[in-house]
Amino acid sequence: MNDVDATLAALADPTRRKVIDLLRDGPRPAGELAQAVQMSPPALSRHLRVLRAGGLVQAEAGGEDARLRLYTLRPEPFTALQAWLDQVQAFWAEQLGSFKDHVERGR
Amino acid sequence: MNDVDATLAALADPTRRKVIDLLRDGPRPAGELAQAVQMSPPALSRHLRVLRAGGLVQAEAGGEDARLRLYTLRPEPFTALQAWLDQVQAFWAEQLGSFKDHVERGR
DNA sequence: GCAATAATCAGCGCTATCGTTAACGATTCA
DNA sequence: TGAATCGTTAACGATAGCGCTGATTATTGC
Repeated sequence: MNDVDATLAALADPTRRKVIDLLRDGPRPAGELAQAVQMSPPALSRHLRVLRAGGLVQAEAGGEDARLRLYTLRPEPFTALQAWLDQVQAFWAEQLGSFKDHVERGR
Repeated sequence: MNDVDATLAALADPTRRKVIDLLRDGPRPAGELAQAVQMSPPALSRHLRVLRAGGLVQAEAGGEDARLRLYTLRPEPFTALQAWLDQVQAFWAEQLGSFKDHVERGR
């Protein structure tokens, strides 16, 4: 199981994907994320652990209040996934020469 | 659950991801795929059903032998996933102005 | 017609995952 | 010091997913 598998496994859950979308607006503490996805703090904590294990997010110690753990997005897994996607899409790039065939087959 | 969720759920399984990689070399019948991933035909048939439901592959009736079902990649889910990935990566694009902060935080 | 082949469907255990409540460190503030 | 808050870990029941064997449908070729 390579990196991309771990990334896709982490992104497979709708709750975790929603967390990713929430973090696009900036770092947030765990509790705020739990409230946003309507889930108990322990349940979300497990999801955050999966996201951390996959390297998709990281927790920073919030400077002002040491009880808060601010979660932030990490770029590496996403760029790796995009690289794999580019490889897959090369499949159709190769067929550009016989583009009509592909369109007909796609119907 | 929108399209991207179904796509990611389909790609979460390592076997299904391997099938995608195999199909990058061109269409193949179900039995050949089962042999390539060292799995019983019924087990792989279930995986192919998931991939079909997500629109990632489609089965064509092989012209010469109607018993064979040739599986082929479909582009739509992959482009949709890439669009979502681009949205996520816009998170770091916004931080280009304060690039030093991001690097320091990433350590 | 009849045996053989390709693929799927159906039913069965097994394991992993998910969400909840309860309990546990760590930190803040009166 | 002691109550309250934030986050995590632990343990439990419930659910869903995976792979197997056995049976079923469709097609091929004798």
